[in-house]
Amino acid sequence: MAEAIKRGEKLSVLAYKKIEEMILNGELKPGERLNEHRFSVKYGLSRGPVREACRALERDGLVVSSPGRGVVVRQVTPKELYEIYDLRALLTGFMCQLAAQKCNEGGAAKLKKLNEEMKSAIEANNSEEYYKTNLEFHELIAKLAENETAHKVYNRLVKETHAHRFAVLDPEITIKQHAYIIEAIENQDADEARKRGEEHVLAGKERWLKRINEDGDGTHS
Amino acid sequence: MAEAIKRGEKLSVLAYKKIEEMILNGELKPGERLNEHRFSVKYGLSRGPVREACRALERDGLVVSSPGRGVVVRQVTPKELYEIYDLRALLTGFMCQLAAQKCNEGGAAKLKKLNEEMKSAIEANNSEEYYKTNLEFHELIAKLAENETAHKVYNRLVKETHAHRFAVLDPEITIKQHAYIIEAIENQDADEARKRGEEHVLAGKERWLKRINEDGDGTHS
DNA sequence: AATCAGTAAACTGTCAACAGTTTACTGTAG
DNA sequence: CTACAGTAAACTGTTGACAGTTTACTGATT
Repeated sequence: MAEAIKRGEKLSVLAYKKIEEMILNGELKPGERLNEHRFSVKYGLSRGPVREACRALERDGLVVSSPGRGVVVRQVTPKELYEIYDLRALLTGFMCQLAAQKCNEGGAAKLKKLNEEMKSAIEANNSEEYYKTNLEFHELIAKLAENETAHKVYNRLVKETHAHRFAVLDPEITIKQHAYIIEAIENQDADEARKRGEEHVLAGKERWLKRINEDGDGTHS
Repeated sequence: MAEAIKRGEKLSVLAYKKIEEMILNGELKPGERLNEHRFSVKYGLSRGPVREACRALERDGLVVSSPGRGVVVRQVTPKELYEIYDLRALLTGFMCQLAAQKCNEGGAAKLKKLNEEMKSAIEANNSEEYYKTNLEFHELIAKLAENETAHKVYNRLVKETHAHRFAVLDPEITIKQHAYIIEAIENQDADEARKRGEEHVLAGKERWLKRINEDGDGTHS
């Protein structure tokens, strides 16, 4: 019994979304092959739109393909992760700078609220909520920055690595660093906001580096 | 008589390259529609691979599509150009910083050589050569930076805007700014290299802003 | 002259079929 | 036991056909 994809949008778009979802929720693991024939049978559509979706996924860095061998969920190497961390730091800093230049009291208040929610989530041992609210925090900064291109580039980098569980959480440090960032934004100190935004992500990178030096491994399930 | 695409690589990849080339060399203009039926007849392949190529081009930001209406070469708005300028400045600065941290005397010498060649090209009134060597200069910085992810993101941004002739050339300033950048890289002064790299691109942005304020137009043929 | 309705052609999105390639398995030889 | 060759099934890349949508054109009405 095929799980028919609900029609309405172009099938190639729906296929993209479904495959993306499968990658982001771990159903498809890095290194794992996507069988377009089986996917099309399972979801009740022809292979054409599946192939189109795969081309898009490939350009977005979520999968890798070789002629004759279909597509495989992309495995991001430690070197790539290292590079992506630096770029995320750069972009986060940039967006914090812009947010400091552009945002009003309402924006800073919302950031504070999210950071408080993260604190509450940790105190309640709810790491799912903590993680989700952390994403919202960074999403809000990107919104306040009002540079849609930067936002897109940033999101793409985040998505490229999402299938890999490489983040080393340290809520205490994170919440504190968020508060420093908020302070700089509130004070409309763009240079300081940029610096603190970069440092925040680079701190995460250092934690990761420390962990791989202990584990000899770039990922964590 | 179809201009058959030479086979060997996947047809979808060849179609991507052909369409990309047509966009970058101005044969396909921003706002212009790509007719997949006509393209397939002209180049002697079926529509399937053309469609796959279009999905890839779309994800790369070179074209835009709407259901039922095929793909149109993307028109980049002045706001987008503004944003992209800022991101290019950010990435250029970052790569200059890395280059200053990583490169040896050979690298700086090559940059000097390219800057001299640009100077010669201008003196000989050869703007084609000047433009080409300028691209090589920036390409070399990206290479010396050794962050492939940054390089890719940068190239993508450059390509997204390439169909638009928005750059306002000022060779005298450019060559001087390149020399400042080279100096900082040679001195392995990463912070200064980053600052000078950013300023160099932001100077180009200012020239463009000045021009659109005079023309009320974001592009230039 | 401008607008609307109808019609046909062209185009786009999808499907199923075909041919070549890759994978998986089995049997044989060293 | 390992390596190689052969075979068949499954899969990938491409093609052409079909159906629905969009575009372009014509004629009628205001």
